[in-house]
Amino acid sequence: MVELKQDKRTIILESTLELLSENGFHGTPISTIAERAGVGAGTIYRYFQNKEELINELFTEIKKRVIRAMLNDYREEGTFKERFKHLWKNLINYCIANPMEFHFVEQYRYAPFMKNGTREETYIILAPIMQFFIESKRAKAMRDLPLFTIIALLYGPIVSLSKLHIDSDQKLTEEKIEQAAEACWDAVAYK
Amino acid sequence: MVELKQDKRTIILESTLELLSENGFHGTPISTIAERAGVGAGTIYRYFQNKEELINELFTEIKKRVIRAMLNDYREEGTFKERFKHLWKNLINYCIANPMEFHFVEQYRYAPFMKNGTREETYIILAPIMQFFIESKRAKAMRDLPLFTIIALLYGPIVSLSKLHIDSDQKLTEEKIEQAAEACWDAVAYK
DNA sequence: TGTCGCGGAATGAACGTTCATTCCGTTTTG
DNA sequence: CAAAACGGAATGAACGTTCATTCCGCGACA
Repeated sequence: MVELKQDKRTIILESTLELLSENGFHGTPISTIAERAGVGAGTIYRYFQNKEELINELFTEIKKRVIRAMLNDYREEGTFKERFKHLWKNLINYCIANPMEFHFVEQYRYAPFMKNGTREETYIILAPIMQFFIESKRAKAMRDLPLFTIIALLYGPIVSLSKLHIDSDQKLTEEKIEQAAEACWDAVAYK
Repeated sequence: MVELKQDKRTIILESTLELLSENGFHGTPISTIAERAGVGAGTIYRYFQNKEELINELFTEIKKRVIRAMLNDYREEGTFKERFKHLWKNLINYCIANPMEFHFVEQYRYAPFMKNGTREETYIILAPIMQFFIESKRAKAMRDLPLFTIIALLYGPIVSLSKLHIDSDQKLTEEKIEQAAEACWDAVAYK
């Protein structure tokens, strides 16, 4: 059945995520992935052309999850600041709650073998968020900064904070997240 | 001579940097590094225990350069905001001017085989900058945020902006850098 | 209902390649 | 002329990928 086929594919992807975020690309042979997934090595090649494609698939899969998480419960109502904080907190909370996914994405985002098309796909899913920035600027809730600058000012700290949270013993609390969200908003808010 | 020995070591490190930032870890065999450096493969093992150590060495080497660049022309005078902008611009300008180094550091910062000691070393070199943050908070020029939050708010955007500058055709100008520096300061400045 | 035959999913041993590392003959240095 | 430095062929382990074979579920048939 199609169901079973999907299941096996999913198991392979999840095993790959676990192993890659623990050991990295050259620390995780196909044989190990197969073992962890409980399938034969050859089976993996029924679902993915090769190791590289397997990782690319995993990458886009996870990016979709992340963006879905960010848009969770998002409504186009309330002040721009409120809407911003909702999106921003959704994202950082997802990163913290799913360290393997976060770690994996950060590790492979700019790996040289990453397919370019993979990156462009992201822009499409991100459209609603871009839209939000554009409206905020138009409404003079945000400063008139280039879109890329805005993204960097808001997304950059999320990455840094998540890394620190995951890798050090400095843990983020609700309060610290609130503080940081406020600070990020101050960076882009209209003065 | 010690000079020559150092020279060969340096050439190997530079070749490694070039190749790694182009092709990544598993895209650059030792043999290729040797070729590019104009030495025999065996010679590399006279200077480095193994491939991993070679990369670790490169990593700490570059981190030192980066921090030296950030502190370039830094004086403990002027307003806190001025001093901040000086440090911040130094850093982002270095990242942009040395994309290979930036790319390499970002790629390996959280690679699983990175030695932990390597990371701690950084904190020591970073001491003067930490000191600056602490003083700024004490003088009520910066808000009373946790140090790690401050770092994330200021360093995160640098990483994101540099990546966008290097990888997309959205190039940073003096003006955009100035805008972004202002914005970052607003994120942490006392209100 | 029980048996057979079929198609494709799954398997994992075997293959060929790649690559880090070693070894040893040669060259350079002091 | 020792001793250290060097080069690059040789080595062997690791790994991605293939493919001949097995397994499994289901429809056909009696």
